[in-house]
Amino acid sequence: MKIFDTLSVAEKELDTSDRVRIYLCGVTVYDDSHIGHARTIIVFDTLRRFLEFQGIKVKFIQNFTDVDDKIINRAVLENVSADAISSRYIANYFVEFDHLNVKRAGMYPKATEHVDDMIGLIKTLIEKKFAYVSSNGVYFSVSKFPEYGKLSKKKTDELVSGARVEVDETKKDPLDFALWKFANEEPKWQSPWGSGRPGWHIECSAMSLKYLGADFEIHGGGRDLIFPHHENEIAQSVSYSDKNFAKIWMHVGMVTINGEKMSKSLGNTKSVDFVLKKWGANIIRLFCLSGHYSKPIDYAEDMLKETITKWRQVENCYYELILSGNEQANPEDMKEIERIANETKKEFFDALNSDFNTSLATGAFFRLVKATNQLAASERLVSSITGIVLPILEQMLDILGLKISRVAEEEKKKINDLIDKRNMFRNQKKFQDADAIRKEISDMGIVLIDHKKKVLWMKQEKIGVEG
RNA sequence: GGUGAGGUGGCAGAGCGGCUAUGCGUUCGCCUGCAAAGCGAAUCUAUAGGGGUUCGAAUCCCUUCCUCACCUCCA
Repeated sequence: MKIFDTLSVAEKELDTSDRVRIYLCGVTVYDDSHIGHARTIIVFDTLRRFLEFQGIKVKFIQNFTDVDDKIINRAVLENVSADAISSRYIANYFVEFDHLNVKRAGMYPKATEHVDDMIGLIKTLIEKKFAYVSSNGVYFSVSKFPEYGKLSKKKTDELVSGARVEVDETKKDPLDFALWKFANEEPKWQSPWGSGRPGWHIECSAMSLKYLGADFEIHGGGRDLIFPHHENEIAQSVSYSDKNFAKIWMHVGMVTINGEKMSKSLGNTKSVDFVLKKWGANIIRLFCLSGHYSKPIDYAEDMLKETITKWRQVENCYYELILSGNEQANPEDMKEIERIANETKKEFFDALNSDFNTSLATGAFFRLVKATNQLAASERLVSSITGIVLPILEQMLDILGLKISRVAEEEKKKINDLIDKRNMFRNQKKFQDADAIRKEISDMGIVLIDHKKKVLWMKQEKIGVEG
């Protein structure tokens, strides 16, 4: 498959011959995760599912940044330890992202548990004269790394004149960034240069090199991490190992809110907890995959509502399939649906193989749904057609990480009994009684589908915004 | 100011030299005891403006205008 690489500004073939090693920059655990985090993580989760579906081995690592000034500030504010803050938000993370149906990464390394690795890295960087000790900490000397700026396409002289760089007289060059910051308050660690805390960028270098080695396949994150985070990671890692760091840099576009950047200061962030309660996992996932991953996506209520409509069609399709009868299929229908199923499946995979175009892929998915619903609408959906469509539909659902609401066996029995009862009333033209039963069924989250010859039902996911 | 990505029908969103996806929306139908869900038909022939290149451009080149992001922490 091809993936657009930010560094070479071109699509590159992903090497899947052995295994695919992916390092995704995770969250800093100082506050609730929001829809922006969710998008990036859902994109990578879906990528991982897609690769694994094809039998490709994926080693997927996603870190937690659990040492950071923002965590410490929050801890001070709440008068608890930094560890209490990070533990809380890590716990929340797993609850929320499990709900989003995000598969657990192979590993979630924490910065605090890899300080020794970082110190080792810094040591080598000092030995190789890429880093130096100042009175405030250890700094990476950007001028020693001529390729600095190659990822973010920035020129070092322009960066200096930009004058937005950190002011610190103890640095040799304003562009130099901290590998280690001296500190006397907790949390702090001992180092050969004095007690303190690691810089942000060094943690990802240390953990990715430790678990994935140099020259791994994909390094990912949000677009906003390109500079300075990923630029600095490259500088450190390449200087340290003399090897290429990552083969492909894959960056996910930002989520905006009604066209505006989402930010704490604007007060327009949407937490994962909030959007889960409002829309549910399926809608959020479909929304996050609705456009190309590299482009920005706008969180607008109308768009999300549209997604509900589409999801209802998928639910309908699924239940029509599994509840289809054993009548004889029309051979022409069989031929036609087989054609469409194979065609949409091919489109689905081709789209994902082409720079992970989920927009096109979901389009193919919905076309298969539509074709199935067409057959169902004209009473021509029978079990032999299910045999063709359902396996493909389930593959797509699985790759997209979507989950149809199911019902327990005893509930099915109850539903069927109620349907029989309603049919009896309907035959007797006791429509009020029939409608009362329909209401009872609907209260169970079940919607009846009245076909000419039979009555089917579907379980509808309860979506918060619909009350 | 620098860098990058873009500007496509009412909206979302593909296509990236010829065959003008797809979805949502809207309207009217079908189905139904009535609904719901679903389906059908109609609607919409779009490619920021101006120049080029070409037999032919949304797609390539130049130019103008506009939008967004990053350039400080950020997924």
